[in-house]
Amino acid sequence: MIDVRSLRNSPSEYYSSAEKRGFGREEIDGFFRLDEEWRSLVRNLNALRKQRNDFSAEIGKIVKSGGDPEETKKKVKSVNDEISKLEARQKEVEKERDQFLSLIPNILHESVPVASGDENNKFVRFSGTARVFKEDLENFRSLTEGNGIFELIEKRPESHVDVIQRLNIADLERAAKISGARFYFLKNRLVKLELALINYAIDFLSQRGFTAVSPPFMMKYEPLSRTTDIDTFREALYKIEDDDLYMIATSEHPIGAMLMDEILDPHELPIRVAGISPCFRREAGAHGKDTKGIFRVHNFYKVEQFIFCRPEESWDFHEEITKNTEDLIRSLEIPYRVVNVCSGELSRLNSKKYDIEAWFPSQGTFREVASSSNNTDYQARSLNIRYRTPDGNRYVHTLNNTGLATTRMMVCIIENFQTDQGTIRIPEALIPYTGFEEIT
RNA sequence: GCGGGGAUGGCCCAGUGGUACGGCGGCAGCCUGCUAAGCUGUUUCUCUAUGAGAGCGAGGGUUCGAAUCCCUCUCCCCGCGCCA
Repeated sequence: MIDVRSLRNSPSEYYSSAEKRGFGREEIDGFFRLDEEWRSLVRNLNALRKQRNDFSAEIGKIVKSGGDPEETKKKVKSVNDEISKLEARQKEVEKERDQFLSLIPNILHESVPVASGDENNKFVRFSGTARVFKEDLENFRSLTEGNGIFELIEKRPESHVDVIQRLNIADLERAAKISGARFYFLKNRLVKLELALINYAIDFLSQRGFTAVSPPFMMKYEPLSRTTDIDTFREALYKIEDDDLYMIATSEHPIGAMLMDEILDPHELPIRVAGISPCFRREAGAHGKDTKGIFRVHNFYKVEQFIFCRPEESWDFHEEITKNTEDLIRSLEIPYRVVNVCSGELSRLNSKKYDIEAWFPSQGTFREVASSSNNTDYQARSLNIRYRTPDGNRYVHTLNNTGLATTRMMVCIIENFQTDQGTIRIPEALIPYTGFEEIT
């Protein structure tokens, strides 16, 4: 949620931010239309309530001195009738106004490229050595703006869909039989690889000052709606039928909401949390995309970075959490690029977002494996998470970035580390966690 | 699931129908060489605001007037039941 006062003081800043994202003017226009009426209702109500309070006090005195308060009571009654009418109207107007308010997006950071469509995300940097099939070279060069380091390969690596079947490390058909598309049974060494990745990522982030937290896997509507936006509800979330509960789509949500309505001691900040949880996603907006394999699935595990910090530090922390994931991916020997996501592809919450995209040699392209967002005070305001300062309580800034999402990283490993024998090599850093060096 | 107890400002706590007491902490000021102590004020949200209003877990109700009485709900604690 944005700051109402700031919106009233400088509407043009918000109009401009919305426009760059491809939003219309209707949310902000709607807000102002209703806010004006709301403020006028508040003024009138306050005056009427004062009348009632004064009359009531008078009645108290009359009763004490043994007089007859009936006349004054009648006056209060008529004031009260007026008050309830205005109150009903105020409630209505306020609800409608706040609906508009909740749709107004965060202010963009100045460095966000103004465009729409993922193809217009701005290339930031590349790291690693990509194995590139010759037919993909042109695409690779263009996606890395000539900065990509690569090794040409003669044949396109096998897709992970084929590999998992050949090596008998996942069963998608039977998962489809019992749960539908985009579900999977993992088997044998792929199960251990998943656990190894989780443990590796937790250790990696713990060493960088993050506290590991395993949150509830379901959340109530109210805290969840204060953590994310309506689009996420529509597209990502599973609802539990008989309870007011939603399956979490990411531990960002319970971790963020964990501190809602709290006032933090400034000495506690920054708070770095590594959330570890399964993530449940409907993938409602993804029909037809990545329909095979385990690249895009309805549940997976994710180790997530989340930071609560002082506002003046958040842009530094945004770079820090981005670097953390880059270092982690690099330690797994995976080539990747970082892009600055353009204005039209950001969520309402994001002031700025980097995507980290790994190279998938069989697909011949980069695909998103992590998403690093600075939500500034937008999320903290609706969650009401503040910290004490000498000048009063201020909202913290919140940031989040994927540390590691298991299914995507497994696909990444399967597609990047195929050997000539058709086995999968385990990256060096992971071997202490898997206990084996390849999947055969 | 059943029974009992509870939720009051940043924190602690008083308050059985008359408009929220007090303490701690924070901040500002005063004061005595310094410090400590002490004294005074302040402390949440809303309203174009020298003034007002709201706010006692949430939402309803009774009343001229509700932290206080009634109803529904949420969460916490204790006991019982059930349970991996």
